[in-house]
Formats: sequence, C-alpha cells, structure tokens
Amino acid sequence: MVSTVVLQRVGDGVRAHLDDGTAHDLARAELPAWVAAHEADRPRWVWDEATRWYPALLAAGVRVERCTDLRLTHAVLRRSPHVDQQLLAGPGTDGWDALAPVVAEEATLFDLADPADELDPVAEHAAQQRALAASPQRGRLGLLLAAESAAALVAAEMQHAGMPWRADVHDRLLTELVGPRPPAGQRPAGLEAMLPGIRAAFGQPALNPDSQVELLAGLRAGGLDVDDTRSWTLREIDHPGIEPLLRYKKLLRLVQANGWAWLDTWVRDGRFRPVLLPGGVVTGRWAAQGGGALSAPAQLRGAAVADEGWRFVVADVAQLEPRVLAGMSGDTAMAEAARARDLYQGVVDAGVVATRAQAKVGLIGALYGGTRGESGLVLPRLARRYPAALGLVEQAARAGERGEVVTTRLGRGSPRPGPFGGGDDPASGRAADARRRSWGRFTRNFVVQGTGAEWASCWLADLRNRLWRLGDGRLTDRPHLVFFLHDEVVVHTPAGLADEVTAAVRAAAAEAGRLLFGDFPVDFPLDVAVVGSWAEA
DNA sequence: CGTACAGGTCTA
DNA sequence: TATCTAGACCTGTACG
Repeated sequence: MVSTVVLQRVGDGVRAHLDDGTAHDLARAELPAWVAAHEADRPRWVWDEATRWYPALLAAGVRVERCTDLRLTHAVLRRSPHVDQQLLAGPGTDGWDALAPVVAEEATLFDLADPADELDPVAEHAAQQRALAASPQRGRLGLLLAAESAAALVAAEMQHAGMPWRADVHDRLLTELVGPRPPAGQRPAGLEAMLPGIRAAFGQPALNPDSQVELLAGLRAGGLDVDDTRSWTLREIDHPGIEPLLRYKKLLRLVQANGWAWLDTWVRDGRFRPVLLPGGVVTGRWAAQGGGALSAPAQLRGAAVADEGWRFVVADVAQLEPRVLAGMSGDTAMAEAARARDLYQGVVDAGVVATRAQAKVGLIGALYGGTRGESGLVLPRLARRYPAALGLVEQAARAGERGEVVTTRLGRGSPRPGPFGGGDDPASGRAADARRRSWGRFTRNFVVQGTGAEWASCWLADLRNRLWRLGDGRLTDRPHLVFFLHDEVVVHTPAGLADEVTAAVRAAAAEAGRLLFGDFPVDFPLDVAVVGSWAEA
C-alpha cells in the first residue's frame, strides 16, 4: 500500500517513485491508466507543478484525490518565518524559486526546453518534508501545504470543465445595451446615437469621449473645473451633460472589456475558461490570466447559464475578512457580532456604532488602514469594543512599518519590504515615513486577506471532495466547481442534486472554520442560491 | 513601429 | 497634514 507517489518526467517518459523505494518507468501515454489504477489506494501524487500534469490526466478522464504541488508548497515554505531555510537549501533551490506554471497552450509544444525538467522532485519533496517536520508550526503549515495543493487541483478541474457561457445570450445582452455588433473599429450604434446629445450638452461639437485627453480638454473648454475624468469625480458635478456622459462611459467600458471581442477570444464551445492561478497573489489569493476572470462583470453574468437539466449553486460568505479576523485574534466580542448573519448589523446590535454603514466603513478601515473621514471617526469605538481584533491588525501594521515579516494563521509569510530610505533632509524623511506607513497598511491587510484566502482554500478543498462523492462517472458528469472568486463559488450540478450540493457547500464552510480556528466559535454563514443563470444569484 | 506607461474601471 | 488592501486589462498616447 503506497501513500506517496512522486512523478518525474524522464526523457519522453515518466518515472514514478513509490515510497517503498521502488520506481516504475512508464511511457507518457501509459500514465493516465497507471494513475487511475493506483488512485484506488488514494496516494498523494507529488509532482513539480500541477499545470504540467493534471490537465492531461483530466483530459483522459482521470481525477485524483490528493496531490502535492511542489512549486506552490516550495513558495510557501521559502517565505515562511516558521521554516528553517537551511533545511530547504539545495542545488535546485533557485530553479524551484523560478519555476512558473504553464499558462499558454502553445507552451506545451516546447516541452523539451522546459526548465522544470532540470529539477529533481524526489530531492525537493524530501527537503520539504524535512523542513516541515522541523517547524514548530508543522501542523498549521502542513494544512496550508495541503490546502494550497488541493487548490491547484481545483483550478485545473475548473479550467477543464469551464464555466458554462452562452454566446447567444451574451450577444443578446450586448445588443440590448448598445445595439447590434458593429463592424470592426466602429462604435456600436447605441453609443454613436448618444454622442450628439453629449456634445451639445457641453457645447463641444467635436468632443470625443473615447479619448481621456480630449475629453478632459473638452470638459474644461466647456467650462467645467475638473482635473480628471473619473466617474466619481464627474458624478459630483451638477451639469445636464454628466449623466449621459457617465452612461456612455460605462457602456463603452463594458463593450471594450467584455464585448464581442471578449466573446470571440474567451468563449469556446459554450465554456469560459480563464487561466486560474492559486497562490498567484502574495497574500495567497488566486490570480487569473485571460478574460479578466477576477472582474467578471455583474452586468453580463446572465450569459452564464447552466446546461439543460443542470443548475448552478452559487455560494458566497458574507464579510469573510472580519470573520477571519475575529477567529485569528480570538476576539470573542467580535465573534459574537459574527454570530449574526450580517456581521455589520451584529456590530450595530452590540451598541458599538449607530448604523450599519458606520460598522462597515469602520471595519473596512481597520482592515485596510484607513484613518480618514467616517472610518477614522468610528475606529476608536471599535477598538474599545474589539481590542483583540483591532490590536491584531494594529500590531501587523506596526511590524510592517519596522520592516518585519508578518504571518497568516497558517504561517504564510509576507514578503520583505525594500529599503524605506530616508535621510537627513525633511523631504526624503517624509517620503520614507510615507513608504513605511504604506508598507504597514500592506502587512495589516496581508494577515487578514491571507488568512481569508486560507479559509477559502480549505473550503474549496473540502467541497471538492464532497461534490465528487455526490455523483458518478467523470468529473463533468458529477457536481463540479466551475468558478471561484475569493469568497464565492459556483458549482455546476445536475438539477436533482442541487439540494445535496447546497448542504455540501455549507458543510465544507463549517469544516474550513474548524480547520483554521478549531473550537473557537466564529461562524461563516453562506448566502446560497440555486439558479439557472449566474445573474439570478 | 513596437513597447511602456498613464488613466480608467471592473472585481472581492 | 494623509487619495485605504489585493488584482486584470482595456485604450490612447508618449517614447525610443
């Protein structure tokens, strides 16, 4: 019975190292069947990097339960202050540091030149295991490594399945907003028709709102005292031309970012498949490439439609980060407020502030380091009532200002700052202070955003396994994840299993809370919707 | 003429 | 007296 199998590319083939010390050489084409046969033992598959292995397995219909993604785990261990870096050091360290995921499909054509082939996954795995075992935080770090690796599996599976996306619906939505698709290089008719009114309103017959420079000049020539053309700047101005101009800018932006060109580029065979990169952000959040997956516009989510006979289960956790802060600081008063479905209302009900809006800006200010305006006004009251929570982020900020590394709940370390500079003259001293405070805001947010990302990875990892057990057959025959964005998931499921999926999503959230915070009573209530289209959630 | 950057806007 | 975290990505424009 093997518990670990390290996979390594050797020439054109694959060498599988079992933990009984034996190794098996396989042809590349034999791998999926071999993995499928051994998956019955539920081993942990260890590979250099999931995007170099898992897509081909999924394409062959093979799903694995567990893996170690050495690139991701290496990155975590390298930056964690809880790890003795000497134990990780070796001749391959620089190579592992530099290893990048395979993003473009064409990259696989250049397999032969892949720098990953120079790396030794067996040696790296052994070094990582030694470093982990020697860490005083091995429990939490081990959980983080497992969660990070599971996230790599989720990302590959989501790309494999794709988000159902109806090009015809998308086209209809666009047409309703700006008219039918125009010839390349032309404005849609709906936008073109808005121009005369806007130009007349500002008395600028040649005004071109598509150019920021021309728009700014035109508005100033028309008598408006503005220094930029941002929406929130223009919104403050009382002028009859502003409303149609803002409407024009919003529609133009929509067409430019998610119009027909987006559809042509990113939707194939009824699926939207962005490249998703777990751990792609320093805080541990996922990054994405292609199709602007991190900013999928709410306005067009109606084009995401579940297949015939299928449904979406859309779930998001409200106010994830304040809840995470309550858990990691052990602040029982804030956990009490988090018992409410709406944490901000919980703060109001506790008599800390008068309105929900105050609770929201106050807490967001605490997480981001805002001190101005409304946020600054209510901060002292929050600090009195929630000393542990506010103290934790305050300490993280001070540590960052001193140039120290801060860590998340599970031990992800923040990057080290560059030199803050400074000098004898007042100007450079002020600049250095500004950089210090700026870095403090970053570390303040790092501990919370990063722990939020850890909670989300644990949620995903557990949910993934629950979903698998709900169905039969291949991944895309069963309920499966199709989208994830920081604190929101979309599951595509046969309609008959939607209720079970809903229960699974909730159970996984509860499990994630236990994994991170043990018995500490902080809730992570979900908003869950079973819908036919993403827009209905 | 290709690249880099500024400005802007979308997401959590 | 300070423009509050993390991203992606589009266009127009300046630059080498």
